[in-house]
Amino acid sequence: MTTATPIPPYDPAELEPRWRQRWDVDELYRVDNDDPREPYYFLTMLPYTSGDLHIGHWYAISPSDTAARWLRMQGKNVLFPLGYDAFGLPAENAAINNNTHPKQWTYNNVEAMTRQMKTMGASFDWSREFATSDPEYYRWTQWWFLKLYEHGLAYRGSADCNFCPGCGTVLANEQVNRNDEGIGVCERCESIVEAKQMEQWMFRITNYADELLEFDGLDWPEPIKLMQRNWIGRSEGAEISFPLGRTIGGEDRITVFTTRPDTLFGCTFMVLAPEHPLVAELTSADRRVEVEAYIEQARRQNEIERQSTKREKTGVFTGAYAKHPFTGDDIQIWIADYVLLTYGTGAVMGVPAHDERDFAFASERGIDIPVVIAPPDWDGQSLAEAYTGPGRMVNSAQFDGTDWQDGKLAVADALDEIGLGGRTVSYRLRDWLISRQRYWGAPIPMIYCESCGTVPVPEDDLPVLLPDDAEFLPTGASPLARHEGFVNVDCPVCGEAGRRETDTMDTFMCSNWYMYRYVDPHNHDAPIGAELADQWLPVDTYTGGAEHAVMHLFYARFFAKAARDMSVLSIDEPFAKLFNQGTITKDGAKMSKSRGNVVNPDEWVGRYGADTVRLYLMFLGPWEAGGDWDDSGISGQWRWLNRVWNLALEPVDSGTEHADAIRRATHRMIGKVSDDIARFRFNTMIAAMMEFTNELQAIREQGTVDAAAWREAIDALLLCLAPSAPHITEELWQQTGHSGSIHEQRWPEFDESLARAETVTVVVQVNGKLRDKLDLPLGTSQQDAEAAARDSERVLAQIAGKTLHRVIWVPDKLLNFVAN
RNA sequence: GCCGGGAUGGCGAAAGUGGUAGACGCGGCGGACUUAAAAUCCGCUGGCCUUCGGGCCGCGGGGGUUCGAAUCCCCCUCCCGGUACCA
Repeated sequence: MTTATPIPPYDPAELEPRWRQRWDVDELYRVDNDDPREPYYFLTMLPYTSGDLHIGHWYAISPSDTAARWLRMQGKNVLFPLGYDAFGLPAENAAINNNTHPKQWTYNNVEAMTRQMKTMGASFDWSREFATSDPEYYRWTQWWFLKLYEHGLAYRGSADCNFCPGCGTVLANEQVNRNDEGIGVCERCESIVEAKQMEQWMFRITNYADELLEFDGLDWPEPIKLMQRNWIGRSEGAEISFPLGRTIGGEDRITVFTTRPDTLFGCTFMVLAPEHPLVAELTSADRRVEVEAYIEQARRQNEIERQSTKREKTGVFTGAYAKHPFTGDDIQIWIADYVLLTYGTGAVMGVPAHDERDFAFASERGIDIPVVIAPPDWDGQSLAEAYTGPGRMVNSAQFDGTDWQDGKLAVADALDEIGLGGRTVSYRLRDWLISRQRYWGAPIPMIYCESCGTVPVPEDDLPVLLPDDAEFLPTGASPLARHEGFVNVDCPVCGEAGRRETDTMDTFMCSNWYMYRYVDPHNHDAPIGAELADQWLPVDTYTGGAEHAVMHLFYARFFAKAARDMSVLSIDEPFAKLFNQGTITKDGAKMSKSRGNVVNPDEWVGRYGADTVRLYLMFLGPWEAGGDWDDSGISGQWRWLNRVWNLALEPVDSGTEHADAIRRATHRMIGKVSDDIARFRFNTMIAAMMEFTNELQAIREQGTVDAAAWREAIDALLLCLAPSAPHITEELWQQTGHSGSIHEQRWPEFDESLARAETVTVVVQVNGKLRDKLDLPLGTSQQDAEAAARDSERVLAQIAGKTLHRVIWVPDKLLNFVAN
């Protein structure tokens, strides 16, 4: 070793803040819209202002920043912004617990998080930062609401809502999870959700159900696409009407939805949801007591036991009958709580032979179970269980012999002809309920007037400001409703006294459009200017957790399409490429304050510096897999950065040796790192650079090295490492005699011809088992390789006494003797 | 139940198209430096057996295809995520 003069130690505590300040002063990451380079929009999901920045934020952001920096070195004009999702319940809950105002709590957190976030050295353009609770921002959230209202995409309607008693507000369907017993619980506080009929604001996301099923041209993970498709739950089938023979409640028929119209002739009963509007009038006098008791019991256990799929199929007969649309046979009308009012038509036809639930229901009640789709080798006997597979129609009059698939269409079309049904499509997706009976959100900009009805707040009056002095403790009613100063307002149309809408919007409305605002964050005339929108949108790459598959990511897609149809944007989709990173855990469990297993990044940054922490998070494993934070591993990255430091700064014995070996290692490293970073394989990218430093160190041990090749090697290493470890590489770039920021340099060019080795290791197998390895010149012929292999004692010993049947030859790789 | 994803050393993990399993790192062991420790550097590190040449076994389990399987096919177990009477 030739450390004649000692080099200064690697001191991240000194160098990291110094460089961050310098970049700040130089506005290194300020994005210029007029930059002629190709624009690239790289976005990571905006964090919620929870206050405590934990290592999970770093896990999400470090690789994103690395990719964004790499794209810049590729010559792109990269927009990489950050802001805060700031409205929402935790702010209120924390405020209640700490006796501070949600606004104060939120903005304190914004400040603290920004301070912490900045220690990462991420290349965010902070001049575009905002919080969704900024009046200047939610003014436009309200503007979007007005647009949606104007275009008939926002409406107020009575709906069976999911009410969370814990949060004191209604929730969207997507915000209700199932617990282990299958009971609906609040996504946030896990309280059991109650059903409540309420007048609420909704968005017509169902208008876009079919378009949302399309993912053409999107580079999205398959599992997310699948989850969205399942959530939409499109199923093709038929509507079938069963005439009642009289008019009840204005209806002369009951309509069911089915995916199996081919089984219509096997229908022996029908079942309505207990809440079905016709039930009361249908019920015969002698059945009334029983039916009402059943409805009452179903309502009581609502949502709770009713969700369990395993329990017995209960139900009661209404005493009423409908007529089979083809045969005219009497069909008993039952009610049962396994039929849901919210899906299809709230009524189903009972075909016990070909539906498992109907079979269970019918066999317990002695209802006929006629077979109408013949199972394979069917002998005409009755069935022991429901048969739901393919087959030909039987006992189905003119349809006998028809294949079930053809039968589905044929029956639907025949019903269409007689006016009793036809083909139709049903969806599981419901409209998105956005009203929230909470304080800390964007007020819905509507006014109710005695004479004018529901009136939108005029655009010029936006924002409808959230009053600071509201009593925000949750009661189930909107806190704003008790604020007289807020509620009372003159009707903008007639000037008479009106009342404001007092619900606020679901915070997912705020995150529906934040990616557009970054593009034009200071626009006072519009949420986003058309020109800048065309320049930057859609987002090229979006990274974030998979937990928003059917919430944020789904809503945002709907919103983009709505914005397009309202002629505000001209994109079909908000995110061209989506990448889901995994979750970082501690001791195998999700980090949470209540578990007390939150890893604070500040502690580790203080100990090793930001670059080490960034590298360690990326080195843990594949980004999409997530990982467990283990304190002991981080020292590896620290040691390695110290080795890089020394390698770059320690003088070498200059000469002319090993030039080829150094260049080969250099270009192999450049090739591997370039490849990995493009595929977001940050763990193997770092491993490749580590391998490279190991090689350089080994070469240096062997004596003098070619000065030019060595210099190229160190430059390449620093450039390749710059996106991942921005501080140390900037320092070393300067100390090794360069001028200008390393982060404004071009990514090193990979030269494949320099990376190629002149010899390769050829593996020699006998019957597929490794027996020897040969070092042979690249491009050695099979003949020469075989000759070399036959010189090997170990190979000969294995072939001895055997007959050679075949020789498998994979050039420059493998030679396999097949013998026995 | 259904739909996705996964299981590789003591640990985190590598292995684009079937072709040297365990790269890289942590931890461990041994050595150098030091009065000593830390730090750093060097060597070894999947298991079992070994006459020290090597041999056998090893990618959740069991079958199969193939000259050759972590990788392809079939069956099974377990773990994680989604969904759940959707007609």
